[in-house]
Amino acid sequence: MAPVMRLPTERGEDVQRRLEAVGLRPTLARRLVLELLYETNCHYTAEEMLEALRARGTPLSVATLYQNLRQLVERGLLRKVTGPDGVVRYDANLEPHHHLICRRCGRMVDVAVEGLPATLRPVPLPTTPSAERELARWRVLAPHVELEAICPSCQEQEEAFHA
Amino acid sequence: MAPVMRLPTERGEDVQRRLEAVGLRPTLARRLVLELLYETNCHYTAEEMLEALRARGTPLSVATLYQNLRQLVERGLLRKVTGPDGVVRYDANLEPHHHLICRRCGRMVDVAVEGLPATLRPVPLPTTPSAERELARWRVLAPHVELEAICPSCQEQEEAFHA
DNA sequence: ATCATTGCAAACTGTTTGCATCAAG
DNA sequence: CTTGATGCAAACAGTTTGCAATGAT
Repeated sequence: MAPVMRLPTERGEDVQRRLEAVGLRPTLARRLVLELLYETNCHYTAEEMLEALRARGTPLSVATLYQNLRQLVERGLLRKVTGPDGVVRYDANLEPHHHLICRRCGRMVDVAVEGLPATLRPVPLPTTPSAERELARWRVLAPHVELEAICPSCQEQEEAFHA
Repeated sequence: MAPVMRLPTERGEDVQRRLEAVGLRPTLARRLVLELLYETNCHYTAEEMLEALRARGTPLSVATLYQNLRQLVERGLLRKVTGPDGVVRYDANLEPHHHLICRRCGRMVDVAVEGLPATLRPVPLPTTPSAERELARWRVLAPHVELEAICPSCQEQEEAFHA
C-alpha cells in the first residue's frame, strides 16, 4: 500500500538536514516538533502539540515550544496560520496552497483549488471611480483561498443531533 | 458628487431600525459602535474603536464595547474577521465579499474578485485516491479569498526606507 | 418594580519574557 | 569556557465575567 516506507532514521535525518540548512541546531525540542508535524500532516495548535508530545512520552514545556515555534517560523520551516475562528495553527507545508476549513471544529486541511485563475483582480466595493483609483495603487502579492466547509465528522455529529 | 446626502438623523434612524429589527435596544453604546463602522467603512479592531470613540468625545468602557460587539455579531449586524496576522477586526459589510489585506500594517478593505468561478473544487495535497475520497465527504460552503498585498502607504514607507 | 445596560475591577486564555540551570560545541 | 537551549514562574495582551450602580419600560 505504501510504496515508499520511511524509516525513522530517514525522517530523522531529513529533519536534521532541514534544521541545519537554516542554521538551527537540531535539538531534541525542534526535532520533536518537526517530526510531529511532518508525520501527521496536521495543522496543530500549540496546545495540541503540547498534548501530542506529552502523549508520545516526549513532553515539552510551554516556553520551549513557543520559543521554538517562533524560531521555526522565522527561519521559514513552518508557517503560522490563523483560521477564521482566530485560532493559531502551524503548517509544515511550505508549498503555496489553500485551505479547507471546518466551520464547526476549525479543522484545516491543505488543498489545491481547481479552476482558480492565475490572476485575480480586486474590484472595489462599492464600485466608484475614486475607489477604483485608490485600489489600483495596492500591490497584490498572493491570493489565499479559504474554503469554509463542514468536515465529515462534524456532519455526522449534526445528523446524530437532528435524529 | 454625492447624489444622496445622508443627514445624521437619517443615519441615526437607520441604525435604530437595524437594532430593533434584530431585537436589540438602540442604546447609546450600540448606536455609537454601528455609526462609527457605517460611517468609516473601516475594519476596526476593538482597540481602534475605543480610541476612535474617545477621540469623538463619546468614550466607552472596554467591557461595554466587547459586550456589545459580541451581541452585534451574534445578532448578525457585524462580522468578526481575523486577518492572517491574527488581529481581530469587525466588519459591518454583511454582503458576501473578499478582502484585500496589507501584509505590513494589516489594513483590510472589502473587494469583489474578478474572474472567480462560481464553484471552486478543492483537490487534495498530495493527490492520492484515498485523500480524494476523504475530501469528497466535506461539504463546501463558501470560498473566501484573501488577497495579500501591500497598501499604498506601506509601499511609500518602503520606498522612503530604501532611498 | 423589573429587567437590561453600563463600567469598574478581577479573572482568564494564549503567548512571551526573565532568569537560573543545563547541555553542546 | 563560551554560547545556546531548556523550563519554571512571572509578566503580558486581548477578552470575558462578577457585580454593584444606573437607566429604561
